[in-house]
Amino acid sequence: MVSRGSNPNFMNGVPELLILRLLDEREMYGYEIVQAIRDRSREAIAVGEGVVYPVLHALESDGALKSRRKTVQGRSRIYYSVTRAGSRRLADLAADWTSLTAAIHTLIAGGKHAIP
Amino acid sequence: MVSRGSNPNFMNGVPELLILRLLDEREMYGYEIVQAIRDRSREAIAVGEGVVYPVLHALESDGALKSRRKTVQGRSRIYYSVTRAGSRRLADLAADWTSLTAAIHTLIAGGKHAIP
DNA sequence: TTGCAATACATTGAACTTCGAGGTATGGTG
DNA sequence: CACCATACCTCGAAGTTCAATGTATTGCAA
Repeated sequence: MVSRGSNPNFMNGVPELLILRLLDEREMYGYEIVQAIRDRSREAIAVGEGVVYPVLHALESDGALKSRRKTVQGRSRIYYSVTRAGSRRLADLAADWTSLTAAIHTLIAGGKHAIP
Repeated sequence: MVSRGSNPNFMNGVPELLILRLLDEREMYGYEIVQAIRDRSREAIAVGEGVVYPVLHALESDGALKSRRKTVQGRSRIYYSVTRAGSRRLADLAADWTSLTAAIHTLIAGGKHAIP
């Protein structure tokens, strides 16, 4: 529900951000996304399938993603790609993420009266 | 429960990190922490009292914080400070936070095959 | 050819945080 | 004397994420 609180329910929705970012680059299917996140983050991040699939479904029903079935080497895959609405969503999430982490970094790193 | 999963339940525990960081600088009381976070982050982050107090209690019962009552200008305050165990916890959380955000940044910013 | 690992989809219940609203009580100010 | 700021606290609801599990197919190895 995109959460409309003071904070965007804090750091939640990171998987959503990562997924949108990957799909913004090229179309991918669920299982591929799970591994792409693990691989590209050198194992630092690992979102399970139990996280990825529900997010994909939610994003699609929100109109941020569109999907198409495709059979490759006898394997049926569902490829997802970002819609225009999804691009906006990605931009928003990325901006939120950037400012939030900046604020947190200031708080963590900044001695005495941070924020000059 | 500190969550012992693959990821540290992802981005959860940011309030805990911020609180430990503030208390590592000097002893503070709950109400003060709430405002310190708001002020130092230029309103970007706002953890309510409903978040701060339970975290303080949990950290204390985990032995990461110790408290002492103090009455200042007729007002009863509970000042918290970091124990040795709390310092270790802070160091761990900060390290986790740093590597996680670094990984996410790489994923977000990195084009094609991130991680050279 | 039988069995097991990897691929590929999906759902479920539990656990945890966080949020927001509320509740109590005291001190200073208009 | 009322009201706001201070200062503590708890509760229920909401939302994510996790781990486990389930199905089915492909390819490889024993």
